[in-house]
Amino acid sequence: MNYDSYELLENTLRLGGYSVTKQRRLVFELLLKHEPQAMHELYERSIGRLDRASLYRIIALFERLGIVQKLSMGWKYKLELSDMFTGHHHHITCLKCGRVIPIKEDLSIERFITSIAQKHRVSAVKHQLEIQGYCNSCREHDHPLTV
Amino acid sequence: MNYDSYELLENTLRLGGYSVTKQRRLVFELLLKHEPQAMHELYERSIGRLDRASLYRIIALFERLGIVQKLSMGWKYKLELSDMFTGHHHHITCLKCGRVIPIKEDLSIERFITSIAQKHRVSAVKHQLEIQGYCNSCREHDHPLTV
DNA sequence: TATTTATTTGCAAATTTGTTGCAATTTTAT
DNA sequence: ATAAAATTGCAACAAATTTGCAAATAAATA
Repeated sequence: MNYDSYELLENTLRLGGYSVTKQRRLVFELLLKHEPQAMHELYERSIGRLDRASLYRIIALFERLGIVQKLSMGWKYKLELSDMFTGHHHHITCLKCGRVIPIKEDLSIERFITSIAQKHRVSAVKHQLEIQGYCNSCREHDHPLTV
Repeated sequence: MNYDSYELLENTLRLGGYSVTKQRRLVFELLLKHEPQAMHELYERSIGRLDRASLYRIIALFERLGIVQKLSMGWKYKLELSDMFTGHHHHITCLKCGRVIPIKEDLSIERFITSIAQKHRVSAVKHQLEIQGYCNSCREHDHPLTV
């Protein structure tokens, strides 16, 4: 489906000195298809084709190589392809249905990050803004918008 | 040490219909003393004075009552007293030493959140910005500032 | 392409993290 | 001080994550 992504995956693996295996391709495919998902979702989707231990090892490797990033959702986390594949973005999570809405408009955030990092004499490597609330359709049911 | 905080704790518990026990006071004290810490750190600090199951129950209660908030640090989480005690703030985490620096200057962030929420027709309940990088002293050693 | 070498996988067992039921203890209300 | 209600500790359980190692697969070489 997405030639460029697969090429990027394979090059990244090879450059790091790792092999391209069918299990690694599978995990990548699942991430490409379903975007932010929990470890157990990823595991369920791969059942029969991949062992749990290997899944954890592959995710750890992908993380080290910057192929995957862990997205904190409250105190749990989900996995998604890194900015390398998707472009940098932030997220809004619906507290009711769990839907994750990606947000791209981060111009002012970037400025904010830069100035904060400077002020605290920190070299910022990455940042992530997480907003939690109720999405349009969930709000209509139980949480009539009062603001 | 901090009379007001303890009073606030006790009132919050009582108002919710819960008792003030020495275990709950202990957990609160530890949170007051060491700020953002992982569950296992909290547990280790309380060993001999508190059972693991009770610790989890107390944290769950504190969370329900808004006394404590879970702070996602990458894909793990740490616990800290809620905004009710500390005021709303964000964090910078050092990728080397793990130090957590609280940041308070969130004027532009708040504006950003509001406009984003409006655009996506989401009612935002809470938000958290997490910056990861290298703090001043860690950077000086291994990561000379190039920017 | 066949073979050798190096890497990766699956499996089983271990560890770590979080949860639950219930009797004993502590707190609160009387 | 006592009774009633809430909370704790304990032990067992369940879920999430990690590890060692032999078997299988991918990469390198001939």
